[in-house]
Amino acid sequence: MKNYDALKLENQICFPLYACSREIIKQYKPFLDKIDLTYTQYITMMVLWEKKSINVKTLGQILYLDSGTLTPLLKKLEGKGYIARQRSTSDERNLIVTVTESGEALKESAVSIPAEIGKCSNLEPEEAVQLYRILYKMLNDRHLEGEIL
Amino acid sequence: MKNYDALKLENQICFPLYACSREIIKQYKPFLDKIDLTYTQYITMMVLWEKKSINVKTLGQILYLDSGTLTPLLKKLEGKGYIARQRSTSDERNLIVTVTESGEALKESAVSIPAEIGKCSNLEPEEAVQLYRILYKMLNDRHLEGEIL
DNA sequence: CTAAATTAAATTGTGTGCAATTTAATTATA
DNA sequence: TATAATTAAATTGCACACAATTTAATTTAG
Repeated sequence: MKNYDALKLENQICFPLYACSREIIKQYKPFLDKIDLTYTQYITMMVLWEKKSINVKTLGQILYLDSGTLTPLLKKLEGKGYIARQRSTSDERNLIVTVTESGEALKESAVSIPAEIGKCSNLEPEEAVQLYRILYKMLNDRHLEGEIL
Repeated sequence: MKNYDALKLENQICFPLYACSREIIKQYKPFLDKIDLTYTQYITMMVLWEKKSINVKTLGQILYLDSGTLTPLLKKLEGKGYIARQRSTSDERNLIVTVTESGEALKESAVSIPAEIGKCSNLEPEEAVQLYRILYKMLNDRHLEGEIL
């Protein structure tokens, strides 16, 4: 009788990653609803609050998202007035995204969210550190694949 | 000058979880394409290979998915011939999902996938163990919320 | 210098994910 | 026991994700 244990859900590492990611994003929802952002829009604004100005390609590299996801999302954020979209004059292939004043003001409403979410977590500080380190190790492994380095 | 560091992407724990989950699911794609399954269909089949028969509600509790996601997905798996869907005779509110012979045969084509994916990971065994433990701790915390226990 | 190759966004189409509502079946209660 | 409450799926509507293709701008090569 062949052994199929490798196919059991409980033996997967990807499944809890996938489930956990979605469960935590759900925890954000009540807080993000108050400022009318989805989770993906929220992390997009995070990058913009930090960078002020960025093109779609670079934004996509940071968020691990492509234009198929970002183009409609950025149009929505533009519709809400939080960002502006304009083509680069030096290279019109590039779309430059910038934060508006209204988008900058939104940061004030968002600043308390990380602490609120932190309260919901029962992870020990060292567990959070371990988790963070391991996740970025996996992400970087994938980033570097096929590169010269 | 107020401190907004908590809003930096690099200070989030949810973001690498979200990004990592999607990146690893992408690694599955070439293998899952060969057996014509999406990742969500794949983990659904995993549960069915183990349980043989299950109703939608229980399946949803295991996978952290609701009927809004599962109903169309299960119809697709039924269309591919891997599962059968039928109402319970004892309680017609319940839909019972069972694996077909074809679905059982698919397990043979899938059994090598976990090892193939494992090859792509550069995690040390103890890191994988830590990651697994922390993720399930977070998942269980959420599962138990608001329960008597 | 110009055609080919490359690049960046946008578009298209499919498949989730999930909140909210609806439908149908069952259970609890007045 | 008729009705109200509850439960399980299905449905609806919106927002991602992402592969594949298209469009337009820029670079590269011959």
